[in-house]
Amino acid sequence: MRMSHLVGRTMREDPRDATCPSHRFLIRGGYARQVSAGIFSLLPLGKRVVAKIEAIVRQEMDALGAQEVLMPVVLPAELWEESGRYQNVGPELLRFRDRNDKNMLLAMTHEEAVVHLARTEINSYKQLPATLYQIQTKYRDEARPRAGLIRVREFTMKDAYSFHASWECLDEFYEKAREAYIRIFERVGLDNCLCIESDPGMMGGDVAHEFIAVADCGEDVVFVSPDASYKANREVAMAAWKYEKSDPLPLEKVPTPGKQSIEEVAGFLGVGPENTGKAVFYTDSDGNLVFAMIRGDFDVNESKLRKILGVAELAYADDEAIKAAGAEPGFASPMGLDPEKVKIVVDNSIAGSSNLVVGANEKDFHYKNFNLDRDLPDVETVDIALVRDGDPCPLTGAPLKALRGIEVGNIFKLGVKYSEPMNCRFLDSNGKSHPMIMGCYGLGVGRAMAAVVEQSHDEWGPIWPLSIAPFHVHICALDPAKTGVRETADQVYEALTAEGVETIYDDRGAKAGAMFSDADLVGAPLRIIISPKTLADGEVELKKRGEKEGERIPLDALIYVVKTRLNGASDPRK
RNA sequence: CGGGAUGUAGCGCAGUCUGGUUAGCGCGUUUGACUGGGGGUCAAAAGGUCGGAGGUUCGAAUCCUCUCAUCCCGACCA
Repeated sequence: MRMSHLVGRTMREDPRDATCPSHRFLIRGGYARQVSAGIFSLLPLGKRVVAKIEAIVRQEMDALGAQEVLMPVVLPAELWEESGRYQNVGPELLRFRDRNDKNMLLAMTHEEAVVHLARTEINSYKQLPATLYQIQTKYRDEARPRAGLIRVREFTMKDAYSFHASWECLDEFYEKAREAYIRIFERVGLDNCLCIESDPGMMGGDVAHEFIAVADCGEDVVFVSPDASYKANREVAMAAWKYEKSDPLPLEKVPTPGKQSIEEVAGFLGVGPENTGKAVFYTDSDGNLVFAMIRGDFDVNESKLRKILGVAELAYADDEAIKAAGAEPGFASPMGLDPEKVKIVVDNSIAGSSNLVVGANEKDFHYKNFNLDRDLPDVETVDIALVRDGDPCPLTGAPLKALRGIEVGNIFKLGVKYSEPMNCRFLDSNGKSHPMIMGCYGLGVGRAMAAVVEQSHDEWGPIWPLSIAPFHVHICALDPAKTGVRETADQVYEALTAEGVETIYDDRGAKAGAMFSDADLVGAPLRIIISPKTLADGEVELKKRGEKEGERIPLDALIYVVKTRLNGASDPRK
C-alpha cells in the first residue's frame, strides 16, 4: 500500500474526548472514526487489523470442528418471545416495527436465531454434537457507551453455539473451547489475559468463564492472588475473612438523632464502621422485600445475593415498602421483623462479629451490642460480601489484588435454557425426545483490537504483534527527491510486495519527523528507512517498532533479512 | 435515569462574562520557494448555516427560552 493513497489521515493531536490509549491511537492513526455515540466506522487500517483477528478466530473455531454460518441482525420479536427474552431483556434490546407494524428487533446475541436453525436441521443424536458459529454485527443499546472502541453499541462479535446430547459431552467440548480461547488471545497478542470464573447472570446455566485483558481503562474488576492461584471477577470473588469475637455486652438502645448512614452513626457513637451492622433493602423481580444485613465496612455483592435468592433481578427498595414491613429506613434492624413480610439474609461478617451497632426500627434510635446468636438466633448466615482490594485470598490467605480489565470473551454452559422453551429437541437411540444441551461462546473482535493497543503501545502509538499488524513492514523514503532514494524505495516496495510481505510504503516525501510519527501510529513491526545518508554506502536501515536505533543492512541483502526476521520471530515485539 | 461539562473550518482551541464593521489562532489541506533523520522556514490560497429553533435588540457566536448532540462520573449492563 502506498501511503499517498491510503484513506484515513493521521492526526497530530488527540481527539478531545479520548481518554484511554486505544481510543487515542485508533482515532489518531486513522483506524476508526466515530459516527455516533458508540458507533464507529472502520477505515482501511482498522479493517485490516480486524480481518486478521477474525482469521485467527476462524482458524481456531474450525479446528474445534465448528461450522461457520451467518444469521440475520434483524429478527422478528416472536422468536424472542419464545425464549421469553423479548419481555425479560431491558431497553438495551433495540425494538422497532417494520412497515407492516410487526415487532422486530436488532439482535444483541443469537441464541434464538441459532436455535431456530438447530431445531429444524438437527433431529437425531447421530447429528450431535454440532457447533455453529458466525462473525456478525451485534447491537446493544447501551445507556452509556464509553472508552472509544471498548464499550460500544454496535460491534462485531464471534459467537458460537454448541449442541450436545449429554452434559458430559458439553463439559468436554466446553473445556476444548476454553483452551481454544486461550490460544486465540495468545495469538492475537494479548499477553495479559486472564480466564476466570464469572457469574452466568441472565444467561442462565451454572458455569461461565470470562476472558479479561488486563488494562487500566477496563470496566471489569477482577481479584487475583499474588501467586495467581486464585482469580475471580468481582461478582463471584470470595475472600477468607477473619473475624474476632469478644464477650457479648447487654443490648442497649441509644438515641442517634438524624444519623442514618453508617458513617454518621459510627462517627456519632465513636466506633468504626466495622462495629456496625448495615441494612440494605431490595425488592426482587416478584415484588418481595429482601433485607440484606452485612457489617458496616462491607458492601453487598448483589450478584451473590441474587444467586442465593434465586432471583433474576434486585432493585433498591423504596422507603414505603420498607416501612410496610415494619422497619424504619435509616434505622433498620432485623430484630422483630415479620419473616412473612421480609426475607432476611445475613452475611457471615455479622455472625463473626460482636457487639455491633444496629438500627432499632425506630426513628432516631439504634441499638448497641447486637450479637447475632443471642439477638437473632437460628439464622443461617451466608456470603454476600463484595471483596475489596487487599482482602485475604480464599486459597492462600495472601492479600488479593484488584485489577481492572476488558472483557474480551465469555463462554457459558447454557444447558437447556433455550432449547427447552424453544422446543429444540433430538431423538436418542431409544427414540426418546430430549432438549439439546447447549453451550455458547462469545468473543468481541473490535474489543480485542482495542485491548491489544491498551496492552501494547508507547507514547507514539500502537505496537502491533506481527499476527494482527495492519502491515508487517513500513518503508520510509526520506528525502525522496535525492539521487536514488525514490527509485530504491520503489524497488524495495515492489520486491517485498512480490514476495508476499505486507508492506506499506510512505512515498509522500513528507518531513522525516512526520513520517516517523505516522509510522509509529501505523505500528508495523519492522521499519525500513531509505535515505541518501546510508544509500551512499549501498545500505538502508532496518528498525523494529519501538526501538530507538536501527541497524544498517546492505541493500542487496535487505529482502532476505526482512523475510528471515518475519519468519523467525513470531512476535517481533520481543 | 441522576450529577457535571462541552458544541465556533478536517483536527485542537480563543472569542461569550461586559452584544457593535468583512469571526480569529495553531495544526492539517492546496500552490510555490528554501529545506531534509522525530511534525523546519517563508510567501500565497481554499475552507464557517458559530449544533438547531424561537425570542430580546437598531444590531446576537455573545443575552433569554426551548431543543438536539457529544463526553466524563455514577446508576445500568450477555
